[in-house]
Amino acid sequence: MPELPEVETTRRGLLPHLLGRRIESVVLRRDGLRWPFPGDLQQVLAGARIEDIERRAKYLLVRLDRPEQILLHLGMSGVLRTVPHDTPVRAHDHVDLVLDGALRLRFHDPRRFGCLDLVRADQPHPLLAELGPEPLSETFNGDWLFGWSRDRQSPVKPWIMDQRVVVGVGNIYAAEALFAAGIDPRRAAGKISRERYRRLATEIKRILGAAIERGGTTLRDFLSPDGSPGYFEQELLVYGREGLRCRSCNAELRDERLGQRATVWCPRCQR
DNA sequence: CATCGGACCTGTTAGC
DNA sequence: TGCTAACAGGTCCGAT
Repeated sequence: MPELPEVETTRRGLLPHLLGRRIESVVLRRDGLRWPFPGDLQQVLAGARIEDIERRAKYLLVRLDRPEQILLHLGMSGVLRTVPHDTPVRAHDHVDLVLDGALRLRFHDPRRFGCLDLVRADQPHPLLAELGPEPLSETFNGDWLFGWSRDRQSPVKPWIMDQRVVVGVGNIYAAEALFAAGIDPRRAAGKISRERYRRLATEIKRILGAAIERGGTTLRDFLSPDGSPGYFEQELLVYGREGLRCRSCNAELRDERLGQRATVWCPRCQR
């Protein structure tokens, strides 16, 4: 479910409920998700006050009034919601941060590709070390893509999904941005002109920005923390539309697996 | 070093 | 209707 807009939607939804709250205790219903939880998680978090929630790539960073920060990733199926304390526990509700006041933060993740770890501000976390620029920042632009792509043989779609190139562009938005920019997803990254990369960077920013404004893409069960769905799905032009016709030129869309991911594009609009 | 395939998991859906 | 196989928003890791 979560690409960058979904993670940002989650961050914004949680912020007003968590800011200034104190974590009274932590309920762990298993040993870990993708990786084991840190052994001292409960001791470190008990009594901590939440000072901010930041996002880096698809990671959420919960800042506390102590050296450690909470690092969260939603993986493919993670959902973070605030719920009243007496809310019944459902399957795959793996972690609760029990807050003062009426709510607790509940981490639900059926596929368990998510993670929850502790980060010290003074010790850069390995998961964050190699991340590329934020797509909505000034550092990320067509010149950056052009510069990094020279000599890259990889098809452009998997290449822009590499988090070292730019963070936060997953399978859905990669397909949509390439359609919007008129670029064939199979084209070698190193053979795309500076002009076309400028267009691609612009479209990535526009599409991610629009998706955030609408509260993310609703696929299957994505819900923002207040339980409301996102509204971007109806605006997808190629993702999930295999077998249908292009909304722009009416040509039949093509689909193929590229780098093990479903890929849909318009053979007429994308070259 | 760049690139690819496999791995981690469960739930849903398509196909027989 | 029931069973099975394929596939799903991500990304790390080891082999090539």
